[in-house]
Amino acid sequence: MGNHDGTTRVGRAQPAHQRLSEALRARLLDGEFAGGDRLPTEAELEQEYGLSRQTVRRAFLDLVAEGLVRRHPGRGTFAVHSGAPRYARTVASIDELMEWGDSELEVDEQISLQSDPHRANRLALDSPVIALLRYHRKFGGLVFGITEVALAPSLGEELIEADAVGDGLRTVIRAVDDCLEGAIAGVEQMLNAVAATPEIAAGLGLGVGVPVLYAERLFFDEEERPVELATTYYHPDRYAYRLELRGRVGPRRDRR
Amino acid sequence: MGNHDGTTRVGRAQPAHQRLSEALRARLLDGEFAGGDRLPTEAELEQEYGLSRQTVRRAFLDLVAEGLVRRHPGRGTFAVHSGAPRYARTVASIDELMEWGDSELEVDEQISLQSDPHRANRLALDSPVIALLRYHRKFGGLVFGITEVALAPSLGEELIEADAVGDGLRTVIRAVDDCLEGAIAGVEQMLNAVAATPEIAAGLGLGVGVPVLYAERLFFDEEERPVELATTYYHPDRYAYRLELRGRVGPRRDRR
DNA sequence: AAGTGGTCTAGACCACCAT
DNA sequence: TGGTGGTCTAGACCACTTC
Repeated sequence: MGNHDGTTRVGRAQPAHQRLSEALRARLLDGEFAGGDRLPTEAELEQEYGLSRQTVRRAFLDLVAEGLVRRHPGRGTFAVHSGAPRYARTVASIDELMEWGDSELEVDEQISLQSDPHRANRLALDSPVIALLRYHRKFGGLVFGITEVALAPSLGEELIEADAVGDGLRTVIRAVDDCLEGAIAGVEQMLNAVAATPEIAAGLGLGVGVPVLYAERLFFDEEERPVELATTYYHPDRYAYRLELRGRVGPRRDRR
Repeated sequence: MGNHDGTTRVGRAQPAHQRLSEALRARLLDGEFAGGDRLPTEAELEQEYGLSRQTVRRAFLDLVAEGLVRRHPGRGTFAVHSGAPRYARTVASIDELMEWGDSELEVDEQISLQSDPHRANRLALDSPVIALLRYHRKFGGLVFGITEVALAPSLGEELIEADAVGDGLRTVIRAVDDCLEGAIAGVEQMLNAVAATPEIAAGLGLGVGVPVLYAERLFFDEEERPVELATTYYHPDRYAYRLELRGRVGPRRDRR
């Protein structure tokens, strides 16, 4: 008989399973179930939130995928006690990539149009012109990364008009995501070690030729079109790329 | 009335939704739906596989999470045309980390017990003794990475007894996973750039002091206990760490 | 209007675990 | 034995896209 809440809800903001998983996520992050405690059972949540069992289960699916809880048949659902006092930087999802909590961003060179055939090609543009932005990122007053962001010229102009790019910004991709209304659907990242060029060395306060962590990120929209290309050089003593993977996402291989 | 297939199935190998998602995954990787083609609809798959709609949807959930397909209300389900001819190395899941397709592993130093307080501490061991293994990895005859793996001594002995560690091995963590019966449930990875020590330089065929990509991986079991600590140095010209993220796993941030 | 995926409910059977 | 999560079905309503 479908939706049981009676009302036809003009603008149902979110699905119920999503509201529930967010509610539980909030309770988890508040520490209500720290230390690996047991969460309410499905039956209890059905009662508490007035939902069907499948909807409750759907909410748990998300939390399991995020690695926030673990479920054991016959025993219950348990909070994953987040190993350390929550790692300095964990980049396990696109949303986290877009946040970059407590660092400061300072623009070195505002968006301008440049001819850059290589980057234009990476962005699948017809012309060799791209919009380029340069900035560095500080933590505790020390520069730990310098970044160049390449965008399609049209998108660059939109960002300028929206006055979206300034020192208050957290991440460019976040501004792009807002501008495109949440269209960012994927990233390809590449990390490697390179020797600091004189320019990079100066920017990071390092010696020329010193090892530097290099990251290249290509963001895609929902239609698999490249949207933004960001290249960053990180100070190896002030930053390390961290990634946490939980659960087995992917082809569940055969157990022999 | 529950399972509709009549038979009580002594050892149901896998859930139906999992069998279906694997079948579809196989068809996708075979290229049956290359180029962003449309996949069969839910109704068609219900017919074809004799399943209920929810079960078909459950199978699609996994494929969406893996980024293999994308679904559009009112339009259908479409294969994600994997950007390039499938990247050399994409490490987006624990299972992929355990595979490491087409490279050769050659053991430099078989498992032996060592006193190493620091690594023992990382593995949450009581004594400072660990089991240590060293190997390098080749691709096309060229060494691109050298690795040290630290394990609890008991686990190291199990691996030796099982004769699991040899040049035919693909990954150590895979052997450990088999040994523990699929208990590996998480990884924390850290990547950085370091200068090659004489030892590393010799192993990789590089000059001393040259930038090298360094990766540290700590694997956890289902109870959040550290199981294996692997440290690898990669030849920067022969390997780059690649990571592909699809979809938005994680707290769906508020749209303003 | 017909078809698509998105959501939700109600009810069932099962394997597992604690008691 | 009763409770837990895991699986599956049947049927419903909805918003969206395409024709």
